[in-house]
Amino acid sequence: MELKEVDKKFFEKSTIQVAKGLLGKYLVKEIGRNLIVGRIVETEAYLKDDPASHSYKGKTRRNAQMFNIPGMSYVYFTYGMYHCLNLVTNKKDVGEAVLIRAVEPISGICFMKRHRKKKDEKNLTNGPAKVCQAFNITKEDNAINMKSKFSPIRIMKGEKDKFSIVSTTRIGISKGKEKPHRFYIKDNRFISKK
DNA sequence: CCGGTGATGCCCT
DNA sequence: GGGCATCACCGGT
Repeated sequence: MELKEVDKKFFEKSTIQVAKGLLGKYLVKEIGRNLIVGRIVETEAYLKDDPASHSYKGKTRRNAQMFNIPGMSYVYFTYGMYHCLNLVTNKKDVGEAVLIRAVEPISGICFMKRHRKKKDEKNLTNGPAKVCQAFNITKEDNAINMKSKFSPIRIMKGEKDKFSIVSTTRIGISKGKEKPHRFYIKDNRFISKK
């Protein structure tokens, strides 16, 4: 399959638009000569003035990247053992991002299995921390400009594919629960659990 | 299949 | 010291 760069302004739209736009795109990590690739099937939008967002109370050391330019990575550490990957959206200093919640394994599946310590393909990347384990994404990958051609992690597009998008409330949060800011590809088997 | 629960470390107040 | 944008495992059904 041929993968191409996404448009220059891809991340500079409203966060909801980007969250939907990321569905069907490809998360690519380059490790030496190998490409680890997953098709994005589930995302969540985190907006400013959203009590569920890390940026809600303003900039801190932890969330600083959320206020960086669109297309930056914001990787945070949580529950003492997991990482989650976000992509900064909208404009610099706004404080919005999209969480990558699930991807469909495409390539580098042995790598993913090794890093997840799991053999079951269905369970490899159907959750935000699972995606990071499978792709070996850690704090080291915080503050990476995904738009740079030299970035080891990038978002790319493939051939056109058609699918329906479902919007629901978000998962695993206590505040801001009512907002329908979770998006996924209908009927895809790699969606994270309800 | 389902729900409940413990793990585990760091940031922020 | 509280609270996590989670996950694996366990036991019941």
